[in-house]
Formats: sequence, C-alpha cells, structure tokens
Amino acid sequence: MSTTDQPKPGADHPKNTSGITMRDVAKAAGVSVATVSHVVNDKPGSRIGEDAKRRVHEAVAELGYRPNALAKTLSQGHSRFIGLVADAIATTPFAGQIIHGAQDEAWRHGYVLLVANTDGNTAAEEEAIAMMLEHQVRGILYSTWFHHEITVPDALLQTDTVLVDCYAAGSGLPAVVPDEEQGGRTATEALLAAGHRRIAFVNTTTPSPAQTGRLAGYRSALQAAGVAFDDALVFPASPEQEGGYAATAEVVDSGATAVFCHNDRVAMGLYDGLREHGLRIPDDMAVMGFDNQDVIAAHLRPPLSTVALPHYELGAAGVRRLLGLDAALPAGPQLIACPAVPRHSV
Amino acid sequence: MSTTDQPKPGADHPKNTSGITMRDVAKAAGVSVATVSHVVNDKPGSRIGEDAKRRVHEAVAELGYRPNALAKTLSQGHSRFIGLVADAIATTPFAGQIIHGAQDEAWRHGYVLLVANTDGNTAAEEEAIAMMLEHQVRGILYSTWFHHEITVPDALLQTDTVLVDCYAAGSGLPAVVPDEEQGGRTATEALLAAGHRRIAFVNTTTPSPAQTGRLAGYRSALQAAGVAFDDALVFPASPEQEGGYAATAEVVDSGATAVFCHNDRVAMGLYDGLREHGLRIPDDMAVMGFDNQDVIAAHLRPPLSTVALPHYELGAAGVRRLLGLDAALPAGPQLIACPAVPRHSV
DNA sequence: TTGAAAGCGCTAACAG
DNA sequence: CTGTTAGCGCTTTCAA
Repeated sequence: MSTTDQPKPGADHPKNTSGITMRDVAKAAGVSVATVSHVVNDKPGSRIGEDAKRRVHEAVAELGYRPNALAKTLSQGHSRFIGLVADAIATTPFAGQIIHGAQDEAWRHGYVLLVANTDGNTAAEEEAIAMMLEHQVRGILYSTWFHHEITVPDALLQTDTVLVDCYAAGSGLPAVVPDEEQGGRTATEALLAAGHRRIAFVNTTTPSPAQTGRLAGYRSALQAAGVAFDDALVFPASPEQEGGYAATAEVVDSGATAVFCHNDRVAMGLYDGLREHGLRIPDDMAVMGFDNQDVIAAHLRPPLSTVALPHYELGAAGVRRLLGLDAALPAGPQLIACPAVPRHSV
Repeated sequence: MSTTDQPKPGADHPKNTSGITMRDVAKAAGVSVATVSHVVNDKPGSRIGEDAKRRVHEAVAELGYRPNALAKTLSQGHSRFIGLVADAIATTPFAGQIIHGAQDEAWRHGYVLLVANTDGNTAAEEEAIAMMLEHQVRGILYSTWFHHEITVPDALLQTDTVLVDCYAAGSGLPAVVPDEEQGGRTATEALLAAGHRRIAFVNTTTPSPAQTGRLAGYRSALQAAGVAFDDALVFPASPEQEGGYAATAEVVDSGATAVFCHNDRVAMGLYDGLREHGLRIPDDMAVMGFDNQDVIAAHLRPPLSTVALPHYELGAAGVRRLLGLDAALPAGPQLIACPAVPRHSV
C-alpha cells in the first residue's frame, strides 16, 4: 500500500490546492516523478522521449496538476520572492505606484512580491524584515513614500537590499531615487522655452533632497539660459495648497511672469490665489507644478503642466537593481529621470 | 560524517539567509531537532525541561538562527500566504489603501500578503491567480479600485476567494463592498442637520452601485426628514472636476442652498464654479463631497466635508472574511460603512 | 531515455 | 521530558 492513499493524520484543513502532486501525475502517466519534473520544467538537456512527454502533459491536463512552488523552493534552495517593505502604502498614490512598478518588473522575471507596510514604525519594520527573511526572499526593496535620507535597519544587512526613493549615506547600499535636480531643470526649462525670463520659484520649507535638488535644477536652467538667478524670486512655502495660496501675493508682487511650484498641491493653491487676483493662467502667469499627481494636475483649470515623479519606474528599477539586471552602475544613488508632462498652464 | 558538512553539489547561490538550520541549532544545544522545533514554536503541551529550553534559546541567539517559513509550510501542509489580486494599484490612492488594510489585518493573524496587479488584463489575471495557487495561498482577495460588478475568473473557484470592492451576482462568492446607500444618506443628513431643505445632488452619469446607491441614500434621508424628493434637484455630471464645474449654473439656478456631490472631485470643480458666481462656501452654498480623497478634500478652501470610502476597512474586512473570523454574516455582499468626515464646507 | 534515491528544513507522531 | 523517524512535494545526481 502506497503512502498516498492512507489518510493523513490531522489532515482536515480547507481545500488547499488541487491536492494533486507530481507523484499522482507520474503514476497516471506511467513514468517516474523525475521524468515528470523534467518535462514540467522543460529542463534543458533532458532527454525525454516524445511519447513520455506527451503522456505527462496529458496527465497534467487531466488531473489539473499545479506544481507546488514552495516545495520547489525548498529543494532548490532559493525562492522567487522579492520583499517590499514600505513605510506608508496608504497615504498617497505614490507608494502604490512604487508597488505597481516593482510588481510588474518582478513578475517579468518570474518573481513575486511580498509586501509589508510599516507605517514608519520601527518595531513593525523589524518584524516585517524578519518575516521576509524567514520566507527566504531573494532580496528586499526598502521604500519610502517621499524621497529622503534614512538610517538602515540592521536586519536589512542580512540580505540583498535596494533602497527605493530613499538613501542612506554611508551604508553602501544601492539606492534608486528620482533625479530632483534634472526635474527642477526640466520644469524651469519649460517656462524658459515659453519665453519667460522672470521666473519665480515657490520652494518648500521642508529640508529634503526635493528642496535642494529642485532649487539646484532651477538655478542651472536659468544659468544655462543666461538668466541671472535672483534670490528675491524664490519663495518659501509649506508644500501644500495652503502654502501656494499664501505665497500668491508675493509672487505677483515680484513681477514674475511665470512660477515654478515645488509641487502640484502648491500649484493648486496658487491657482486659487491667482484667480482672486484676477490673473489668468497662463496668459498673465504661467505655472509649472511637480509630482504629476493625477487627481489634481490633470483636472485643474487649466490643466497643470508639471514634471512627473517616476514612482513606477523607481519600483521597477529597484527590482532590476536587486536582480543585478542593470548594466554598469554609477557609485551613489541611481537617479531616475523626472519627465515633463506638458498640459495647459504654460 | 554528517550530511551537513559535505558541501552541497551546485550550491553557490547568493547569500540566502543565514544558512543555519534547525539541525545546527540542535547540535549546538545538544538536543534533537524535535526539541528545537518545540521550543522555537513554543509548542503548547510540549514538556521541555527549562534547561534544554535555555540551551536552545542560547544556541538560536548565538547562531542567529531563522526558521525557514517555507519548509514549515511544506511540512504542515498549509501556508500563511494570502493573495491579493488588484486590477489597478497605481491609478488611485484607493487600491493602495485596500492593500494596506489587507496587509495589516493579514499580518495581525500571522499571514503575509502576496500581491499582484493585473491592470484589468485577463491574461495577467489568470497568470496571477495561477501563481498564487502554486504558492499554496490560504485564499485570494480579488479587488477592484472602484465598486462595480464583475464576472469571476474561473481560476478563482479553485481556492477560497473573497471579492473586495466588487461583487459577482450569481457566483455565491462572499463580497465586501462599501455601503453606498448609507453613505449617501449620511452625506445628505449632514446637510439636513445644518438646516438645509433644498438640497441639490450632483450625481455621476456612470451607471454603478455608487450612482444608484448614493441616490437612494439621498432620497431616504430626505424622506426621513420629511422633505419631498424633487427630481429637478438632481443633476447628472461626469464624475470629475470638469463635471462639477459644468454643473454649477444649474445648481445655482435651482435655488438649492446646499449640494451633495457624487464625489470630491466633482465638489472641487463645483468650488471653482461657485467662486466664479461670487458665492461663498458654506454661507451661500453648503457642499458635501464623497470619497474623502485626502489630497483634495483636506485642502480645498474651505476644507471639504465629505463621506469616506472605507478602503482600508474593505481590505481588512476582506481578510477577516477569508479567514472566517467574522461572526454571523448576512447573505449577499457584506456592507462596510462610509463614515462622515466633517470639515468646513457645511 | 528513464528511474531510484537522497535530500531541502521542518513538523508530528510515537517510542523510550 | 526528549529523541527517532517518517514524511511534505519537488529537484537532482547517479545508475541503469
């Protein structure tokens, strides 16, 4: 009597999967499990007779066999899991896009994504990483919903890790982040290209790579265009609608004919302010945003020209980096371009 | 010579996990693997001596042992994975919140989330489900980013499934969806409570549970308050800013003193329109939104009072349902409440 | 061209 | 109280 037909002792868990194993297929096809394994995985260099092959395929179809990925992992010694730990998948659409990009790319290479949210809570983070390690992940993507510097949880060092949308200076860990400076330059260039010379910049008051990077980009674009940088043209504002609204008067008084806003939300606030000043966009004032938050940018009146934060790409590049798929890579964080998204505010 | 010290044949894959197994711990602690298993899992009813226990714990710490969750799954016969297939995790923040809720709740019960995005593509969907089945998931959460009816992919029938934010009429599959009608009622009641009697409703033109449910809620609130329903007070509009903006004139002309908007984006458009009409919110016109899209609602001027779509809760309730944790459940879709989020537009 | 058999790391009887 | 011993489903030599 084979071991398969005697009922397993405590076996009464719900319908797991089909329950058919490779052995069942082997039996049905009249071959050994080794053979089944070979044809199911289409093993290169396996010399299996056409006939046996056919019989196996038939049996697989007949029985509705599904390989058990976990058993495969165990015997092979390495899994096809990639862990993604995020500090906030809920707050903004941003993190969702990182997940999306990571998932698609992982998928493309036969990996599946294990996700965990930590809400920025250290304990949850430790736990999440531990869980991923226990699941033998190929590596971990550690991501944050806005670009900033972090200190790496120790546990991350126990596996291959890629930082996504964040970086850790001395850690030596590979990181993938948006190219804030190029983004700032791109935004400014759009304004310059429309003929503006007196361009205001409403920057955030929050210290961050976005704050310094976008400013640097703004300056470099100005310089490249031969326009002198004027300190009096950059205005600090909280990075939300309220900040943009509040900055309106100053911007208008500065005599600028165009504004580059630190982000789309600021631009949205500014739209309101400008309207109250009786100014039309883009005729009286051109405005560029940043982030390309669809809910906002695409539906303001007029639709907002902006620069996109490449979250999807960050996620995708993160897994490529983890899998060692990208060619020669620079030292330091890998920069992902922020493309212009022209609409009608310039 | 034990089998452990001879180098494995083709073993040269990257640093997986620590690489130390239970056997190593057993050896170091001078006990058997069974004993280690018992203490590591703190098995109830296992009578292990304090001393042995201590030695095992020490060895675990010393060696940095991590249990291999996959091996555990294999030997136990069932995994701690829950699959989440989503049609669009990127487009809106909504799907992200479903993932978040599902992840938190799964976590709470010792499960981990496997996510897959399908972009609504049937082939990707089949593939995603197959992959989850192969990973022996405990069950699958099939979710959509907006509430609507779907037809269930066959493959889903092979495991326990819960529909999240969608439903399939004859399928018999459990579903968890937002209570649109209660939401509509809640929104309307807020307006009623502020003393309004002539309340307009800008509804979407898209047929959906949201369209009919919110309208039903609006009517029932009116009726409960003894206000006659007036067909001339409901206006169709595309469910975006543009729709709300376009509906402004009609709403104003209707003589309504308050409006319930199908969603926050419509409300945002209406804000613009109202402003152009020189009307103040809420003094000249009170407005209620729906969805509670943070980027918008919290930052309009004045901040928008609205009703929240409970995406986080949908995800969480989905896994609870899947795990059979919720008490007696009604036939038909399980309704999740849409709570009011009062701000300053009423 | 195919099969037998030894594991992968862990759990779960069952025997001492 | 603790150790032995079968497996879980699959891959992979190695022999036939």
